[in-house]
Order: sequence, then structure tokens, then C-alpha cells
Amino acid sequence: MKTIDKHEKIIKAAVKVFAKKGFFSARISDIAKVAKVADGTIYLYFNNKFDILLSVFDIEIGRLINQVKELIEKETNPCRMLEIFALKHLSLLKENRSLAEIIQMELRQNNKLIKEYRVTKFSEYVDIISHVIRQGQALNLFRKDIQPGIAKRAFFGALDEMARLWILAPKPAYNIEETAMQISKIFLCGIIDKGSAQADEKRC
Amino acid sequence: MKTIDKHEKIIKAAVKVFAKKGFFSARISDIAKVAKVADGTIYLYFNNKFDILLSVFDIEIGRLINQVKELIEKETNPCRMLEIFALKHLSLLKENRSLAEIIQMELRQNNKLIKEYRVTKFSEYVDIISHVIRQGQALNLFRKDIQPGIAKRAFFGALDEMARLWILAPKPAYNIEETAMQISKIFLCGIIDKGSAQADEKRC
Amino acid sequence: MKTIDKHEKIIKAAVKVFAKKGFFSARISDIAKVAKVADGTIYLYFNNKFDILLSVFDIEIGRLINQVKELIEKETNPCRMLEIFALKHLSLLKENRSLAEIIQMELRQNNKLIKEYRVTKFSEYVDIISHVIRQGQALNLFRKDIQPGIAKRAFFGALDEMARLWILAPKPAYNIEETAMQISKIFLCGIIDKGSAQADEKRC
Amino acid sequence: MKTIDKHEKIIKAAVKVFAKKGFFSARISDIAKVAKVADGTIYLYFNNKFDILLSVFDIEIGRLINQVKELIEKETNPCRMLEIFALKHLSLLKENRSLAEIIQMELRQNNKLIKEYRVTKFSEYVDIISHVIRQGQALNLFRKDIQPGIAKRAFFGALDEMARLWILAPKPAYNIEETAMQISKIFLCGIIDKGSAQADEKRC
DNA sequence: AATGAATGAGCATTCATTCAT
DNA sequence: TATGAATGAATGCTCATTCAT
Repeated sequence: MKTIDKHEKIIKAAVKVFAKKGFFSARISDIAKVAKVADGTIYLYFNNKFDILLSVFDIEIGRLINQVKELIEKETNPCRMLEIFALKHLSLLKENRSLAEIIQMELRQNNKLIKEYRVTKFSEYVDIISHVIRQGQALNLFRKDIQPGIAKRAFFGALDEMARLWILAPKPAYNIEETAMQISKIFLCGIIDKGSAQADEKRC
Repeated sequence: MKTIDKHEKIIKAAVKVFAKKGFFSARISDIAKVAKVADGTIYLYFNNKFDILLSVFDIEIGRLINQVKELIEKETNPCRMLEIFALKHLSLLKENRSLAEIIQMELRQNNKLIKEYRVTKFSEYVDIISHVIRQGQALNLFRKDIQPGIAKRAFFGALDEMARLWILAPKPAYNIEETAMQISKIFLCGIIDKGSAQADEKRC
Repeated sequence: MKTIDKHEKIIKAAVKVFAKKGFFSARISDIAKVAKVADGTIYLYFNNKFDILLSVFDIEIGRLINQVKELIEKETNPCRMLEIFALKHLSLLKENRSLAEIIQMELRQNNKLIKEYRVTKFSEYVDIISHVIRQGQALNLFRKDIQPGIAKRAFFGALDEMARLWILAPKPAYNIEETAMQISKIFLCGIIDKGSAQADEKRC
Repeated sequence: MKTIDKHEKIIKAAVKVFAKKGFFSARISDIAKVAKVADGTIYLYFNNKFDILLSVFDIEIGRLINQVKELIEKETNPCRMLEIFALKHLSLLKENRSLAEIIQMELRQNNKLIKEYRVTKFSEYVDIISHVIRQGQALNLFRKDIQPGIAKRAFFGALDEMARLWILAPKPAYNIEETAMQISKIFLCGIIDKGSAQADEKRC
């Protein structure tokens, strides 16, 4: 119990501190202080500072993946699945602002390990989207000329950019449901007004 | 001339070094070496390390903004404008991989100054998109229920995520034109197959 | 019995670890691991790390002293006594390479306690030599102009330097008996060739 | 001039600090303080702490070697050469007590680099002795059954042990000239009283 | 303006020692 | 007695910044 306790406490503290200061500016003693643990204790559970960051991903992003996956698996309609992904991704990050900040910041560090790690672990999450898109195409719901590999990134990138906005501006101008719906709509239906004569005329 | 020369040389060197190592891991002496300048000389042109980073944005992103703006202003059709934005954004970052890496990495640093700066400077670039969207809506080309503030982020985020892919995987699976077109298409038309009976049936 | 057992086990382990890594580089946990004992247990038997080192000397060097003394006491001829000392010193250290390394390394630490300790304990061993020399002088076997205090150090130093050689070069170029005899001979007879006309001529 | 100055100052300071505290207990900041230099400055001249120690050997022992060699080369009689070696070795270490302490202490560290270094550099010094012995043997001055490799160690070890005594007991009981002569005599003539009937009788 | 040697604050990590169990 | 998790003081080294030249 104790071991799990300390490990967890340190992870939680690291999430907070990394979010607040960023990986490079965070000091081990900051994490230790927040975790109410001695500096040296951290090294009983982690090999080094970077190892803490990787563990944060393992644990916290793993948790994110599981929650989103679980919800999506209950659904059969690919359109709904994407809507749920958008809504859940945004709301979970909203609830866990620290994690959102870490994903924003640290996932982009130009670090070999992060790069490799990201390929391995984080892509599992984003690949949920491309699986859904392929299902939609198989059901003749989605256009076949859309490449799932590009579309998944477009969808995830759109959501990610919104998350970034929230980090920059703590008081969001848009609520989660609306944002998730707008992005899903843009993605699913596009922004062209098909009922409009002008659009047709201009061959948009 | 010489002063301008040095300032420019240092900026160029900083772009390379920041891109290769990231801001925190980059050393002033690295930049000085690449710029073929003494360490101390850098402090004749910049206040501190972070000031170099801000200047990189000022100069290099300013250049990016100008190039994209110029092309878009020649166009009147909002649909084409977005296509051009996508194509140009991706191809310019492709040509200037170092800048692309810096945007990816450093723009997400959880740093007060960067945050403030980003609001001020970088948003000017992204706002090109929302202006275009508003133009499209005014022309009855784009649906009025799309919020330009969300849509601009969705569009930029989609492009940005593709740029990120290229940084992580130097050998891209997708070419620029195709990627730009796919993203524009998704954004403009959505991914639902409107001609399909299934899509209609499932009220997707 | 058990307590003695543990104490002994720790000492034995410490000899190995100190020999392998040196006092400063040896970790308490290394010793604990080799002794198959918990780290904390060591502190039930020793006050601190340095105390272990002193105990190693007490026990292991004490053992060395006893063995050499015992053999020498059986002998009456001072010349033979020195030969035996040389042979036994070298062969015992050869058998116990770890102890040899510790004597080499740790006995020279510039540490007040070691210094004091050395005077107290180790000199008892070296004094065997001066006692023998005085016996030889009393029996008119050895020259009276030789100062026992210097001679004992010369003899011990010579042996010690050979031991050092073995530690540095695990595969010795010289065997023990030969080495012991050579050193005894040099010490007892010198290296000048008294039968040679040249030596006489040069008043060497 | 400045560079040489600082390098020299740091070496000198390191000799003092290493002598006083020993390598492991010496702190870089101690050396910096004694050298009247900032901590970081040390790293402009040395790669790391151990590199300082090696440099101390290079410079200071190199100096010792040169001085002893120079004197010996003026001499042709191998007996005198050994006497001079003994006298000079002891008196130079006497003058430079810090260096003497470092040789005593650090030369015996069980450290791979030191071991290798010692073979390379320090043996050059000790080999002076074996060269002299071979010369003596070639001139029929010294007995041919003495192995120079063992004899050199015996001679050096004897001197070294005396140096050690001085380090342990700052107030020496024996003066340098007397000590050097005694060791040379023991080495050259042995301690057996050849004029004595007893010695002959006991086949010593 | 330009240099680059010098500075010294700052921090990750180690490990002897303690103490609750 | 015995354990080993927890502690936290201690330190080698880095590197942004300064400043005498």
C-alpha cells in the first residue's frame, strides 16, 4: 500500500509541478515538496527526472486513453463516436488542466526519447480516430477519398488547438459541448453551405 | 550594415540551434559558434537567452505571416484562400524545418512571456483564417452557424498537427499538396458521404 | 553465536567491497548485500562506515600479525626470521588479495583516525622486524651501525612495494619464494659484489 | 601568461587541498578558494576533479623526475647514483610535503585510471633505479644474481616507507642525510656483519 | 563594437544514517 | 534483533551573464 501510495503521490505532484513550470524549469525539490516527500525518496521510485515525465505519460495519458476508449466502444455509429471523442477529450483535459498543459508542452519537446515514446504510446490514443474513420468508410458512411491517416491528424489537431487555447486563456470564450459539436460538425459536414446558391455558383 | 548583419546572423544561428536542441538544451555558446561570433557579442544585440527566442519569432514568423498574407490577398474566393493558406503554411514550414520545429516546441512552453507574446504576435497569423471565414459567411458561401473563432483553430490545429508529424517522422508518408487539399476538403466539405443512402439513413 | 556470526559476515563482506572499490567508493548497501544483511543491520554492529574500516584492520591485520609472529617465534636465527617474515608476509597477502589491497589503499588515507590507528595497531606488526634486528645486533650477527628503526622500514617498505606490484599487475612476473629471497638477500648481504676487484677499486 | 598563471595556481592549490583532505574529501570549492578563483574557472582548465589529480601528477611528479634525473646523470658511479637518488628523493619530498602526501595517498587508490597512469608515468621514475642497477651489474660492481626488477622495488619501497613515516609523524626522528645513507648502505652492503665470526658461523 | 575568460548561482543525484515496524 | 523505506545534507559540474581588454 505504501509503495503504491508514494509512487502515486509523486506522480500527482509531478503533474502539478511540470504543468506549472514546465519540465526544464521544474526542480526535483519542488516535486518532493508538493508530494510531501524527501528529495531522495523520489529516486526510490524513479530513475531520474526524465523518468518521472515518462511515468506521468504512462499513468495519466494511459488513464485518458482508457476512459475515452471505454465510452467509444459502447457506440456503434461512427459519427457519434467522433462526437464522443471530441467531447470526452476536451472535457477530460478540462478537468485535468495540469495534464492538458503537460501534453501541450512536453509532448513537443525535441527530445529523442519523447519522440520515440510518443510514437509508441500517444499514437495509440490518436489512432482511435483513424479506426473510427475506417469503420465509417466500411459502412459507406464516410467518403472513401478521405485518407484516414490525414483525417485523424486533422481531427486531433483541431481538438488539440482548442485545448491549447484554454491553457493560454484560462477563462474560455466557448463551452465544451459547443466546441466539441462545432469541431465534429466541421469535420463531418464541412463549413460550406450546400443549400446556398452562391456556394454552388462559385464551385467552392 | 555590419550591425544588421550580426543581428541577422545570430537569429539565423539561433533558429538552427533551438530547432536542434530545444530552447532549454541550447547553449548560448552553441549559438555563438554557429553565428561565428563571440559569446559576449550576443549580449550586444539581445538582452538574454529568452529575448533571442522572442526575436526568432518576431523575425521568422513575421516573415511567414507576410508571405502567406501576400498570396491570400491576391485571391477573392474564400474557399481558395483557405486552400492557399493550407498549402502555403505547410510548404513554407517544409522548406524551413528549423522554424517548424521551433513553432512546435517552443510555442508550447509554459512560460508567461511566451503566452503573452503568443497572444500578441502569433494570433495575428491564425487570425488570417477567421477573417477569411467571416468573408465567406458574408458572401453566403459558408454556413453561418460555424463560429469563426472555433473554426480558425480547428483549421490551424489540423495543419499544425500535420507539421508535427513531419517533424517526428522526417520521411513524410504524404506529400504537401495532397495533405493541404485533404485538410481543406475535410474542412470545407466534411467527411460525410452525402450521396450515400446509408449516411442519410443513419442521420449522421 | 548469531551475533558473532553477523559481525564476522559484515567484516568479511567489507574486506571484499573495500578491496574492490576502495573505502570512499564502497557503499554501505554493497557491504550489506555481500553480507546478506539489511543496510540497517550494519549499524547494530558498527557505529559508522569508518568504524567498519577500523574493525577490518583490527580483525584481519590482527590475524596477519598472529600468523607471522607464531612462525617467527619458532625460529632462533635472526637471518632466518627475516627470511620467514618476508616469505610469510608476501604469501599471506597473496592468499588474501583483498586484504592486501586494503592495506595498500586505505592505510595511506590522509585521515587523522587512520594515522593514529596506524601508529597504535599496524606498527606492532612492523615492529616485529626491528625486534629481530636488535636480536641480530645483540648476537653480533648484524652490523651495529644499522639503525633498527630505519632498517625495519626499509625492509617492510621493500616487501610492501612488491605487494603493490601484485595488486597493480594481477599476473606477477616473480614468484613469492624468489621475491622473498631476493629481498632478504639484498637486505642481509646488499647488492655489492664484494668478491669483485672493481667494487673494491671504486670503494663502493 | 594569464592562462598559464591560472592553470598553475589551480594545480598548486589542488596539491595543497588534496594533501590536506585527500582526493575524495577535497571539494572543488576548496581548491577554488585556495586558488582564489571561481569554482567554474577550474573547469576551464580541467575536465573534471579526477583530471586535476592526474595533472598534479603530470606536473609535480614530472618535476620530481626531472630534478632527480638531472643530478644522477652527472654521476658515473652507480653506488653514488643510488645514494644520490635516495638523498634527493627524500629531500625533495621533505621540501614538498603536500606532494609527498599525495603520492602516499592517491597513488594507491584502487582506481583503474590511476593504475594505468601509474604504470605509464610513475614507473618512469622508479625505473631510474633499475637502470642504475643494470649499469652496476655491467661494470661488475653489483652482484649478477640480483634481479633489477625486484631490487628497484625494494629500494624504492624502502625510501617510500620512510617518506610515509614523515607524513604520519611530522617531527621526524631521523634526518634526511642519515636516512638516505642508511638505506643506501643497507641496500648496497646489507646488514650482515661480514667481519664477524658469528655471522659466518651461522651461515647467514 | 567585439572578445572570450571569468564568474558563481543553481540543481540533479547519491548515499550514510535513522527509525517505525 | 532485524529490516529497508525514508531521509536530506552534501557536491561536482553547467552555463547564462558580465566585464576588462
